[in-house]
Amino acid sequence: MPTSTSKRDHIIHSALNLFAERGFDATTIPMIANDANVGAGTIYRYFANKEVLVNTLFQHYVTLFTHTLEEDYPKEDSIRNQFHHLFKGMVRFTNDHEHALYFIKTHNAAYFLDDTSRENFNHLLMILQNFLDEGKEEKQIRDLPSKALIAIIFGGFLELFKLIRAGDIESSEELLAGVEESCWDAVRHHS
Amino acid sequence: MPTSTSKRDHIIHSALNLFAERGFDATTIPMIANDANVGAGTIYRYFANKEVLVNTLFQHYVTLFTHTLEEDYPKEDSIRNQFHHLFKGMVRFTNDHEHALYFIKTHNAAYFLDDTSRENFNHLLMILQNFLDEGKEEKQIRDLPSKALIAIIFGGFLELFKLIRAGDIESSEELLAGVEESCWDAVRHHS
DNA sequence: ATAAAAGGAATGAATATTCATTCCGGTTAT
DNA sequence: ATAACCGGAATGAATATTCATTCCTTTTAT
Repeated sequence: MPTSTSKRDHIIHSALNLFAERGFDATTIPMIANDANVGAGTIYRYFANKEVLVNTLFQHYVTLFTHTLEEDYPKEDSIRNQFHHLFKGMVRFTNDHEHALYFIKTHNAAYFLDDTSRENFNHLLMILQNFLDEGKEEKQIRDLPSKALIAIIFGGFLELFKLIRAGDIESSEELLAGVEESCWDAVRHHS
Repeated sequence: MPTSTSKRDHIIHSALNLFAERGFDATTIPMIANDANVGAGTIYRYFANKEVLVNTLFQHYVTLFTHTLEEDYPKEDSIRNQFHHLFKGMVRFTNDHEHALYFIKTHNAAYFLDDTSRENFNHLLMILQNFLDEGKEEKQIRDLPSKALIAIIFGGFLELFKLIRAGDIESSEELLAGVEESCWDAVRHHS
C-alpha cells in the first residue's frame, strides 16, 4: 500500500478533527503531527505551510459536500422533496465525515481563507440559494433573505450533531425527522 | 480627559470587537492595545492576563444579556408572547452591543472559559430552556431537544445580524418580524 | 514635588518552519 | 543470490518568528 497517500490522509484527518474541535489558531502543527503519528516536518512535505493545509482541507470538504448535495438532485420534484434530498445529504455527509460540516461552518469566514476556498464556499451557498429562490417564486418558501434561511437550517442541524457527538442525546430516525420538520417549518411559506 | 474608567471601557470595547471578528486565539494583545489607543502594558493594569480579560468580557456581556431577557419577563402571559419578549430582548441587546451576542455564541464552548463564565452561560441557557420546557408541557412548543431549538433561534437571529452588519441587507421592522415568525415556526408545535 | 498612571521597548516562552541526517525500498553489479 | 548503491521520503532537532507579559522610563494629576 502506498505510504505517501496514507500519510497525507492521516494528516488531513487529524487536522480536520483538531481544527473542528479547537479551531485553526489554537491548533499547533506539532499537535497535528502527533495525532497523525508523523514527524512535524513530514507535514511540510505535503503542505507548504499551515495556511495551505487549512485551505486544502476546507476546499476538499466543501467540494465533497457540494457533490453530495448535487448528486441525484431531484430537479423536477416538489420543493418539499428537494428539501428532503438536501437534508438527507447533510445527514449522509455528516455520518461519513463526522467533523467536516462543523469545521466548514466555524471557519467559512476566517481571515486565512484564500480566493479558491471562498469561491468553493460560495458555490455551495449558491446551490442552497437557488433552491430557496426557486421555492420563493413558487410561494413554497418564506420570503426572507436566503442567507438567513440557510443559517437557520445549518444552525439547527449542526447543533443537533454536536449534541449527538457529545453524547447528550441519542441519534434516531425520529429525532432526525423532527429536526427536518423544524427546519422545514422555519423555511417554508405559511399561509 | 480620559479617566481610568474610560480607558478600561475602551479596552473592553476593542477586545469585544476583535474577539468577535477574529476569535480569541487570532487576536493579539498589541492588536487590542492599538485599537483601544493604549499601550500594551496598560491592558495589564486592568486585567491580569489575556484569559482574565476574555473571561471578564464574557461574563460581563452574558450577564447583561441575561438581565435584558429577564427584565419585565411576562411570566403569566402566553407562550407566544413570552417568545416575543425574548426575541425583542435579543434585538434590543444586539442594537446596544453590536458584537456581543456573536462573541458569546462563538466562544461559549471555548477551552479558556473559567467556572464562573460557564456558570453564567448555563444560567442564560436555563432561562431559554425553562421557557421551552414550559412551552412543551403546554403543547405549544415542538417536542425536540431544547438545545437544538435554542440553536435554531440563535442561528437564524445571529446570521441576520451578520448580514445587516456586513451591509448585505437592510434592517427593517418587516425583516425582524419575518425572522421572528420563522424562528417561532421552527420552534412551535404544529398540529 | 510626589505618586499614580501610561507607554512601549525588552524579554522569554511558545510555535511555525527549515534542514541536515536517517531510513527504506528498489535497482544494479558481481 | 547477495551486496553495495541510489533516491526520495521521513524525521525531529535547530532556527526564526510571533506574541503575551514585564519593566523601567515618561507623563499626568494632585
